[in-house]
Amino acid sequence: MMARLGRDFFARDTLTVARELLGRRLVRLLDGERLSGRIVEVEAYVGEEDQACHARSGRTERNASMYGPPGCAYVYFVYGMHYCLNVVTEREGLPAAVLVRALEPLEGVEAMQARRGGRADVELASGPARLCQALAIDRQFDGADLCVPDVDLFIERAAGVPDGAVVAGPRIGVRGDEAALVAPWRFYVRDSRCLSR
DNA sequence: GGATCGATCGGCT
DNA sequence: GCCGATCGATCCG
Repeated sequence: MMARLGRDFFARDTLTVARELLGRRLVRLLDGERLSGRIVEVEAYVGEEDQACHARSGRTERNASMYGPPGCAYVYFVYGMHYCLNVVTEREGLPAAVLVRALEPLEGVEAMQARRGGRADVELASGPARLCQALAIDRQFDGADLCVPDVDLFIERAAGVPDGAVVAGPRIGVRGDEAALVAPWRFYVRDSRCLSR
């Protein structure tokens, strides 16, 4: 069986973790079945100085998980209907995380389709809220530790993506100051069919 | 206590 | 391309 990524992987510089998460496999155990996908798009959010980061106004109940230990999930609710999944990075006390924005479905495609209104596989997880719907990720996972064996959500070691296939660009849908708007902190796999937007 | 708006999505023009 | 859905967190008074 493949190895669940450990805390050491996440306890590093957020941009490094974001870049290296490309190609890894996000796995959700649901009703005895594996639902999984290859991570093809992510974004980094780093610290209270990052005006696009949810921690820009300091610690609140909503964003508390971002201040927690690396390797834990930060799941938030937006637009009154959607959930998005982040993985916390760096050291405890520093609010930073990587938003998982898109997956290429690998296992449990039928189960994902059932949760996504029967859509084609390219539309199952090609967006941060879509992948949460496909993998049944909601606030129950906010603060969950993805590095311990009994949690039904984790990231597995898998082949990485060569530098030549990685594109970096500005983050999607963010507001904030000029620095936040232009920071090339979105990373995605060039030519993937499952990117967001 | 009330107003505003969001790290989105899907349907419609 | 644009707009409505839908609600909780945050901010202002």
